[in-house]
Amino acid sequence: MTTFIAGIDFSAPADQVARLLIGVTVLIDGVGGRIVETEAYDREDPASHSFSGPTARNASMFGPPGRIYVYRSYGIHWCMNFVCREQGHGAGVLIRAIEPTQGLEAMCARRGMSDARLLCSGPGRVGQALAIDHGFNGQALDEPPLQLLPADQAVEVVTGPRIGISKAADVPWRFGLANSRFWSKRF
DNA sequence: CTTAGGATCGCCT
DNA sequence: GGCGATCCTAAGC
Repeated sequence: MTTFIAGIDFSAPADQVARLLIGVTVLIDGVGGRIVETEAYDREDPASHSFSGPTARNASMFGPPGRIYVYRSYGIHWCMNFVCREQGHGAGVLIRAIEPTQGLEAMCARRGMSDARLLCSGPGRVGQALAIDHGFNGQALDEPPLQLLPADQAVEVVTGPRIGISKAADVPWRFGLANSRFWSKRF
């Protein structure tokens, strides 16, 4: 069983998908840009929301691949994952940063600022700029208002340990577009 | 440049 | 009751 969207097989392991997503453009209602930073989370991963099994919150992580898992971070921010592996596995890729390319005006308005560099450079910022909320939980990546566009050229990818977690902090499952200035933090 | 604290809420122990 | 897959602002060096 495979699930291809924008040339990526979302039934592959999370770290592979996280790497392949670098350079891919994600748009919601035509607003968004190029993914420049991701992190992989898998079932056998103490840092993952899916580690302790299915709950009401993480249900879509255990749903079919190629959809979105949206969660509330610190009771304030909305963050977006792309679900991967097979149905029931509980793996996903956190979209940590985007290079804004489309709908700059809308994103600036939603973020209340105009510095392109800070518009989508962090998972909570991405959520705010793309107007993501709980309503997008379970939304398919290949259905409106979402759009995924393949990277238009080969990209160089850098890796490092994931950010903001205390468990399994040494696993190098953070991926970034080499030399991007839109990372949430340097590699 | 680094560090600290507050905002704010659903989940888990 | 505690603690996050965070962000912003302010203060210290």
